[in-house]
Parts: sequence; structure tokens; C-alpha cells
Amino acid sequence: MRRTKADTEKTRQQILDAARKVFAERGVSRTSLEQVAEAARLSRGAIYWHFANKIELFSAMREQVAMDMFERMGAAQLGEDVEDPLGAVRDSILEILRGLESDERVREAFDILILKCEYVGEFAEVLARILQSADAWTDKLTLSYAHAQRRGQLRAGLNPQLLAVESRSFIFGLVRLWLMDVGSATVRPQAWDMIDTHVAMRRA
Amino acid sequence: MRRTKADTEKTRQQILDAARKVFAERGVSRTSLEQVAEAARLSRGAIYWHFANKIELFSAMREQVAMDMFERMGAAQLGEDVEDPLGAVRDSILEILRGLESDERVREAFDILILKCEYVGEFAEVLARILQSADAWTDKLTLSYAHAQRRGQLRAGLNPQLLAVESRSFIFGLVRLWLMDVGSATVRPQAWDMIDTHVAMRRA
DNA sequence: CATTATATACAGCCACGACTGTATGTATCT
DNA sequence: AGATACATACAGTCGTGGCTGTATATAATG
Repeated sequence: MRRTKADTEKTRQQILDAARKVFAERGVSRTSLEQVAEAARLSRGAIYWHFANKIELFSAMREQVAMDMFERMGAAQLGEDVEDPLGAVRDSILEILRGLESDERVREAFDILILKCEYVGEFAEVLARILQSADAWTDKLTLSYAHAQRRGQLRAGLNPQLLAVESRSFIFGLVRLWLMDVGSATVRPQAWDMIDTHVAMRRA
Repeated sequence: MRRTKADTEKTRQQILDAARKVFAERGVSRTSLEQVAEAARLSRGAIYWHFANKIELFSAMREQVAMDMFERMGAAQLGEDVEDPLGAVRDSILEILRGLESDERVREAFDILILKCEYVGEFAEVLARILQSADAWTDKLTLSYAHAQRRGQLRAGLNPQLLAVESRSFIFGLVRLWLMDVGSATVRPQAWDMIDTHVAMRRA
């Protein structure tokens, strides 16, 4: 059966895709590697060959999507001293929402990370990494707000650093509520307007 | 050994307290009822007498703390047409943070609900209830913002309803980040100032 | 270039422990 | 005596990790 290196990589990707799917459906802890194998139309042997155990699989899945999002966010000129820093902030936030709405992989991954995973034991380390990349993003936000302040775009009496962490909190909560609101009752229809309001309040 | 009804109720409370503790330590799914029993210095028989299974125990634990928080929040005059509606909003939000910092039971419960639980299967229903009570709180926020608008306290061009859901998102995110920030590195020291900033931006 | 040796990439089996739910035993209260 | 409030014993299920088997790719060798 075994063929080329490309096939091996394809198998690995199959496993990652299947894991994301099953994790999102059944939650991480309730998912057995047998179930992942079945979804990938492989055996547990294949999974154990590519990943040492469930956490390594989980981490790999997470990092892959994180890289995707990182690229996506990089498109917005967050942190750079552009003409309209607040516009960059807005674009950056909107990009997250766009990822949630358009990309199923992103949606599933966020769903797992926020609602279908218990951050305990080995998983606690994953939490630290999430916080870490969130910090990096916050630093960029701070820069953009500082630039906005220098350019007189910012409302008086506001601290760029505080604005950044406030924005981060808002977005964390927005994503969580967006995911919780599966019935599209209250959060999802208003998400875009919320972001506009969020940024508008910062304007001078 | 166990005689009066008060003793029975005490046993029940012991179980709930032990469950909260162990859930927070090991996560809900990794916690066996045997471990809860051990922490409560009882046997599994006692747990199965008071609760049908793990979910019922979990739900009971959650509802108890939710009631506590509900009372606590009721103290602030949120939704009422008071002299300073924005102050009521601020007080209400601060009360949450105060609960997190002062009451270990609240802290543990939020920790479980936000970071140590997978909302899958039977637990998905719990999520719906959380969203529900969050909606109720959002309605009160909307009222307060509307009152603020009528009293000219609100900045021009803002929609009370949008402000309310934006606030809700902010708080959800704040609580989550506060819990994630166990090293008290970035979030916790700035939490209070963030809330002040959050409300200040709404002021006319 | 053909053959051989070895590493790779899985599939399948098995032993073990952990947890659940229930059934039964028992002491205390009413 | 009956109901209550537990403790204990038991059976059944499920997941893990390790081990074995094996077919194929890749590298070494002559």
C-alpha cells in the first residue's frame, strides 16, 4: 500500500482533518483515537505512527490553524504607522469574523479550542501558548492605538495600552459568544455592527 | 452517624463543594465520581443517592453558584431608571470582578465553566442556559444604556442595544482572559482600569 | 542495473486498568 | 416496620498503549 512521501503527508493531513472534525463533534476528551481513525478511514496504527498520543495530535491540529490565522491577520497593517491606524484595527478584527464565517476549518478549530476542550494537565500548556500569541497581537494593537493617538485620531484621555487589552477582551468574548449563538439569535446578526461600534467609540 | 435532615443536606453540600473543587483541578470529563466521593470523604453510593449521574451533579453545582451571582448582581441597580445609569453599569461589571477576586467558589465555578468543561452532548444544554441568563443580563444593560441616552449621559450616535451586546462580549472575554492569566502577568493587574475605560468611552 | 537489506507506514490483536451503573447490604431515623 | 441515607460489591464497557505482522519504498551493494 505504501507509496511515496507525498502519500504519507496526505495521510497525515487526513488524520488532522478527521481529528478536527471529530473533536468538534464529540469534544476532545470524549473522542477516542479509534473514532478519529474511523473518520479518516484509517486504523489507529496510522495515527500512532504520526502522533505520539492525543495531545500531540491536538497540538498539531491547533498549530496548523493558528498559522493560517496568523497569515490571514498579517494582511491587515496592524501595528504599522499607516495613515488610518484605527482603520487597520477595524480591518484586523473584521478579518477574524470573516475567518469564522467563511472558513469551516477556522470555525471548527475555534469551536474546539473555546467550547470543546478542557485545559487541564498537558492541555494547560496549550492555554499558555494561546495567551502568548494573544499577547503578541495585543502589542500590535497597542502600537496602532499609539499611532492613532499621535495622529489625533483617538479620543482624548484614552490610554493605548488599556485600549488594546480592552479590545482583546472584547474580541475573545465576541468569538466565544458568536460560537455559542448557534441559533443565530442575538450575537451573529449584530457582530459586524458591534465591531463598528467598538472602534467608533475610540475615535476622536 | 447521619441522623437529621440537616445532616443529609450537609452531605449534599459536601458533595457539591467537593465536585467544584475536583472539577476545577482535573476538569469535568477527567473527574470520576469516585474522586469526588473521596474528596468529600464519602462513597460513590452517597453521590448516586443525591444525584443521578455526573451531569446532574454538574448542573446542580453550576446553578447554585449562578444563583449566588444573580443575587450579587441584583445589588447594583442595573436596568432601573436611576440618576446615574452608566454608574450602575459600571458597578454591575465591577461586581463580577469583585466576585472573581474575593469568592473562591465563584472563581472555581467560572474556571470550570469557561476552561474545564466541554460543551458536548448533554452539556450543550447547559450552554444554552448560560446564554439565556446572559441574554437576561444584556436586556438590563440595554435598559440602562437607554436611560443614559435619555438623560444625555451617552455619547452621540450610539445604539443602546449594540452597546449592551458589546459590553457583554467585553465581559465574557475579560473573565476568560482573567482566568487564563494565572501568572497575573497582563490581564489581572489591568482589569479594573479596563472596566473604567470601557465605560468612559460611552460617556458623552 | 539488479539484488539485497533496511527503514517506513501502516493494520490488527491483546492485556490492562479505569469508570459507570446497578444491585445489595446495613445502620439509623420516624 | 418501613423508609431513608448511605457503603460496598459486582458486572459490563471502553480506551489506551504496546506489541506483532507485513507490504512497500528507499538505500546500499556488488
